[in-house]
Amino acid sequence: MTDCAKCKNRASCFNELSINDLSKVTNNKVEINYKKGETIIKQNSFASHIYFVKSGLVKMYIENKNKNLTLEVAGSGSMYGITSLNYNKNYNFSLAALNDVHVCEINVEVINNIIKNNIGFSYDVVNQLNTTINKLISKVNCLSQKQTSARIADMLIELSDNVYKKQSFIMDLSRKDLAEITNMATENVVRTLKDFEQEKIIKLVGKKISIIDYEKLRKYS
Amino acid sequence: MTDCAKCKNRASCFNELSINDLSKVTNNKVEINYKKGETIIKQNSFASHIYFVKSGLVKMYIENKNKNLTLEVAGSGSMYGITSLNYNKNYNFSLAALNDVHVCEINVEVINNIIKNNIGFSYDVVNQLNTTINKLISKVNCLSQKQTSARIADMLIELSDNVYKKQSFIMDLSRKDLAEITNMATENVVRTLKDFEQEKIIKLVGKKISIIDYEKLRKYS
DNA sequence: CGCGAGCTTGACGTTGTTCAACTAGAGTGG
DNA sequence: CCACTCTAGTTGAACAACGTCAAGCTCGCG
Repeated sequence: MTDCAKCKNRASCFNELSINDLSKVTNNKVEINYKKGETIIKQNSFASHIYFVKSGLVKMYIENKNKNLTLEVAGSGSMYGITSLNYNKNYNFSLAALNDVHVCEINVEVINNIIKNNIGFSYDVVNQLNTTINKLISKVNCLSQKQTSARIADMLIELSDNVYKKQSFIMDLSRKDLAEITNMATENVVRTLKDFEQEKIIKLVGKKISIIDYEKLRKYS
Repeated sequence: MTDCAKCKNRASCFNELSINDLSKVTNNKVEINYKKGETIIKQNSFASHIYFVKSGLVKMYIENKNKNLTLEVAGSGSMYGITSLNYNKNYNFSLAALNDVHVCEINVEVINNIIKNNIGFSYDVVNQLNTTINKLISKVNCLSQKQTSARIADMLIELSDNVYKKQSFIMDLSRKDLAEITNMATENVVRTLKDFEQEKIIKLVGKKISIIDYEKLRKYS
């Protein structure tokens, strides 16, 4: 188990903590490895821990009867569970591993106690929550206002800019995953990607997507 | 101008402030009345103030080329602008008055300073932001997963339970406003409301809506 | 080499938008 | 007090976007 005081890829809020607080965290956490496809947080389960992704890629999604909706795909440094702190006692989303993922799970009461007492930590959390809110606002606007091709374009830009941070990337996501991100039928994801390929905007080779014409993608978006 | 220390309908976070901090707020705020239809916050404008609704009803919405999307309708006690604090320097939404509205506008730097230094205030803000996030998650799920009749049902329940807090209420919202809340064409709002009326779920008399069969509404939702 | 899950393609159906026309009601000026 | 106008609300029909269904394909893996 890593000592939080020495952790190199901890979330920014932990930089605000004293050695004392950090050791409290160290003593109240577990580190767990999840394999691709495994569920990390199950929607509606009791909110007992806060989760920090140390490595790997996760998707945060809402489960519905017919269809899931993916709200976010994120990697190292992302944090989950704070939003369930005082809202109700249960997570209102699920979290799953898209590839092999390493996660720190910290007892919710310990974190709650720190937020209540450490102003630096608390201020950092406010800023993180604000970012989450603003992303959600973009998301709801994107899904409800844009048509399918624009949503695919948005997603490709997001994956390229913020998830894989490369123009060309091998996805850990299936076509169905892409459909759950863009709120489309899987078949239409395929069709739209094909269209983009024919317009020479992207190049598809199996799970690898290369963005060729970034500008055209922005236009669609 | 009201002294914040004596204000009866201030947001909960202000209960955490010292007399000293409260007088700082009092000295850095303005109180403004807006008439029905007036814009309070304009999307993309410089984020210079935090807004507290003391009375009246407001809608928070996103402006798009073709269509606006209303994210929230809220009354007394609601607070806007915190989310723009450190995200970027501009509001990414608009706020407008649905009837006559009384608002406190507090300088953003003053609030930022308080959040940075007052742990009680900061903790309260964290909880408020969590609530906002969870509402947004419901919203995005509702808009993207449910069909029109369910969205109308959801909206009616929301208006009845949380906005007007009555089974029967005279709306300050036009059919177009309802369309922007549910992300529908105005025509379809009219049709769906008519359908509900024929099924004896609601009663319509001009701007007055009465919910007759709450259970059926929940079923649709 | 064969199996199966995920991917792809085309045809078709449904939902909800758009358009155009009409109605009702509120405000205005002669 | 009545025509006039303007806006919000309403209705029906045509249309488009997207989802659904069914079938075939591909590739990795045993």
